[in-house]
Amino acid sequence: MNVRSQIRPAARRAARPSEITAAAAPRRGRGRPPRVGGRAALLDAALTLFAERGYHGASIPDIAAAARMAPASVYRHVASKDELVNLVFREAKAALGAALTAGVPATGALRARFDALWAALDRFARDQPRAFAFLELHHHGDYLDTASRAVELRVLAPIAAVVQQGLTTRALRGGSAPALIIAVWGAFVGMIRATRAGYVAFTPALSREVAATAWAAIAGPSAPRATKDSP
Amino acid sequence: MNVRSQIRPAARRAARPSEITAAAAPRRGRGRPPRVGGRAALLDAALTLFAERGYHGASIPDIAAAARMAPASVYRHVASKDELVNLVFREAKAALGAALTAGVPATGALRARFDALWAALDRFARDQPRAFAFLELHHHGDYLDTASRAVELRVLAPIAAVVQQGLTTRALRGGSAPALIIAVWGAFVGMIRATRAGYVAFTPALSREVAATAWAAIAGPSAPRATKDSP
Amino acid sequence: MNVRSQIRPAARRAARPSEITAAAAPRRGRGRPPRVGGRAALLDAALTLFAERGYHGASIPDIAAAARMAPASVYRHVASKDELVNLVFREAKAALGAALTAGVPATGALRARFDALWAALDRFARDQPRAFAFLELHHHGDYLDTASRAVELRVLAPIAAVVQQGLTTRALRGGSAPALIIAVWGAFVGMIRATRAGYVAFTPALSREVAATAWAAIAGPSAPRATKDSP
Amino acid sequence: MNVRSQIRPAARRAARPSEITAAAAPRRGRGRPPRVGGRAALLDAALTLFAERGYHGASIPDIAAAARMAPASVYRHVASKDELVNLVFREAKAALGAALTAGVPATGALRARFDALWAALDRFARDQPRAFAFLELHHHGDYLDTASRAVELRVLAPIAAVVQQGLTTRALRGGSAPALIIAVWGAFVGMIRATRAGYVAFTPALSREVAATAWAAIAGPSAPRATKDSP
DNA sequence: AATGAATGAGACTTCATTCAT
DNA sequence: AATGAATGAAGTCTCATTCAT
Repeated sequence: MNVRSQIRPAARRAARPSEITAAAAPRRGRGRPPRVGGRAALLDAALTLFAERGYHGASIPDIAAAARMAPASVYRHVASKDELVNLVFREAKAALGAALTAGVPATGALRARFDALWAALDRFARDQPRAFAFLELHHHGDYLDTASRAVELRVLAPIAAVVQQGLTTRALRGGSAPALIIAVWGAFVGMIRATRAGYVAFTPALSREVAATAWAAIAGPSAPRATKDSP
Repeated sequence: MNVRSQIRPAARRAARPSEITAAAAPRRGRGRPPRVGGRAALLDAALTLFAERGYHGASIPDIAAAARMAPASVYRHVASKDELVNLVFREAKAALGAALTAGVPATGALRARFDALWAALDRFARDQPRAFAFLELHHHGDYLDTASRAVELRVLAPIAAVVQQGLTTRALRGGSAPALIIAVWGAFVGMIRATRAGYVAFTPALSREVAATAWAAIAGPSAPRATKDSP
Repeated sequence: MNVRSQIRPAARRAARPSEITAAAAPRRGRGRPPRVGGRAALLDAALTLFAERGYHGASIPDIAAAARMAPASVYRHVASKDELVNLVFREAKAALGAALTAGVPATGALRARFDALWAALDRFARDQPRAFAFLELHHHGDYLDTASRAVELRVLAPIAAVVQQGLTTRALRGGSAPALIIAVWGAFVGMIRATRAGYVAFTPALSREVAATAWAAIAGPSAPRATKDSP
Repeated sequence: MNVRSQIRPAARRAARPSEITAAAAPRRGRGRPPRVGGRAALLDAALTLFAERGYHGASIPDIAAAARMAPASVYRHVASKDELVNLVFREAKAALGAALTAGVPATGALRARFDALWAALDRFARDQPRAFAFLELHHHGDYLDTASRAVELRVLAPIAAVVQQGLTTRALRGGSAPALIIAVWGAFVGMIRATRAGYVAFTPALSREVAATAWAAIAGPSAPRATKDSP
């Protein structure tokens, strides 16, 4: 049985408005943004389907249908399917990067910066779940061009910065920076995947608890155990 | 999955263990397993290509070529591409499950069990990187049938058991079990992904360091900071 | 038939009458209908090949070639090969039904109606030999869907009506209606098959003679033996 | 959806013993003949499936399964699928020919010979319905070789002989022999097809009635209306 | 700007057939 | 005599893409 075709009817359902571009606009709770057409709809549909089924699993006809346009019209906006993924990839990466940059102060107390970092990640994963899922699923792939791959490392930069501060000020446990970064990023991604798989609900409480473990993972022995409910 | 496959001769054939499970017994470095023919070669090739390119990205002709057989010959071993992924999936899951079960003592000191757990994971990721990558990439997917999905949770069971012991004996920090499990599993997966992406080398040293962060993530304030080189 | 085809754009297209039905209006000898493109050409080619080789014997590439289009283009007009046969089947049935309905008066003298019926059949078999052959070859078949099968009986209706009139007015020999219908329809089909097999030529004279036997088969003893050339 | 594959499971059911060859043996009511293997089973299975689905619709694997042998084993008995149909065709034709020859006296009263002819046909259609259906469906076809086609006309010979006698003795109505043959053969085939389609039940009563129409179709005006119940 | 029509390439799958056992 | 294994050819169907409108 063809997996793709079986789920196609659902894919033909109404096009959801662009999550990525929508996020850039002023927040409106989290309701459906106003109907967008053309390019924005295309990118949004592509984001959704690529995130759900992967590059090879999402066909241009599917994406076009989700974007409420004819397959041929896709090529008014992009030159090829490859270009489309790369476009979506870069938009998603940029959105994540922006969210982190905007949400995390460049200076300040270590713990405060860590908390801000986690909050920014949390907010992004909540507001743009498809973008997050997409990035996670497509972090490699032959179809990603050089330009796209270049953006890759920039996401971890804010985390790396915080970790670096901690290591420099000896506020964190020893060990190499990569190990610490891995622990934080891994915990976050693990949480999102677990919620997406349905093992746990993505509640603020869960996020707070996982944040605590992540902090514990990197904080030094002497680091004050500052939690939200401790004075 | 195809209904027809239930009654097809090929589909009926008992599941002989492929090189995935076989690999657990007589260690042979880490190179490509010895050239095997027929079904084993097919499952091995499928494992490789599915892990590298995903379900939709790996075509039957590709897989057949990798298994050194004609595309039509694939259907002497499996009834459909769907059945093939599910077969590979189940074998990989079983191999991981076996590795964890065999490597982690059911009782004993908490820290010892944690270390054994990490070591088992580490060994599996080293010995069967393709199986690990495959499982990580295919943990969802419409093509996975009910039987395959059922195995899903059993992998986290050993981790959950260790965490549970720690919570019961109050040797771990408070918080819900899911958060702790996420921290450990997330750190491990994050490490593998980082190494696969080429950000860091998958050295024993790195693994030891990440293990330390993972332990720190879940260990309680009172938990003795027992490292391998501390008495 | 494929479930999906119900929602496919191609499947939705209204059934435009192909050259089968069109042929009934402006007679053009009996040669191949004028070269038409697109859907009409497809249905026509399908009619020809299905009639000649049967459903399984006529491949989509064959049909596409006969319709002067690429195999892939077939699927712009129909959702599947199944849908194609059913379309052709329904068109052919409709054409035959129309020919009979149009050619046979609903009332009037029994013999006149019988003659009109035979003439209508004769004309149809001459003008649309492929449609007749197709219907005869495909009167059963798993690929025919419910809608197609429903039309089945309507073809015999005009014959049944004439027979019924004769039985009611006691103008025909006794016996059950089915037996009489079988005799008439069987004689006609037998004639067409014999001519198609090359045993005899399909001349007007033959048709007249077979019509006479058919009439004799059902006419009562008292029925005036009215032939065309008897006063 | 593949038509063939959908009905395949049924085809794999137990092989029914050869109808054709069985008929040659002494009648045993009409129960299942003793289990036959090898070549007989093959020919019988082929007869069944070819009759049900046509040449292109019946695959060698299907036929082999119905004959309870491996597909490769088919080639122990026949050189190719083509040879298989031709073999089955010739057997069926021979069986029909034998039934007619044996059942119809070479001389005697016209009406008696006609009745015997009809009775022989009736018996054959009842005892070997698959053979009859096969012959009817495969009277043409590229796969039939010259030898097979040659047998074709011999079936109509007995009918032709009876008709000829009638024409010579002026016991039948005028008209060309072909027209009369067509009327008789057409009525019989029409009856069988109608019963196979489920429009009427193939009862002895129906057969008697259709025989009466067939006789009426060819009998001359002066021909005594000799029915079974008339003195 | 948008799209209906068209299609070469290629996907999954089955088939008829061969061959070594 | 029988068959498991293997496969080139072919079949149905989808896709990414072009082009005229």
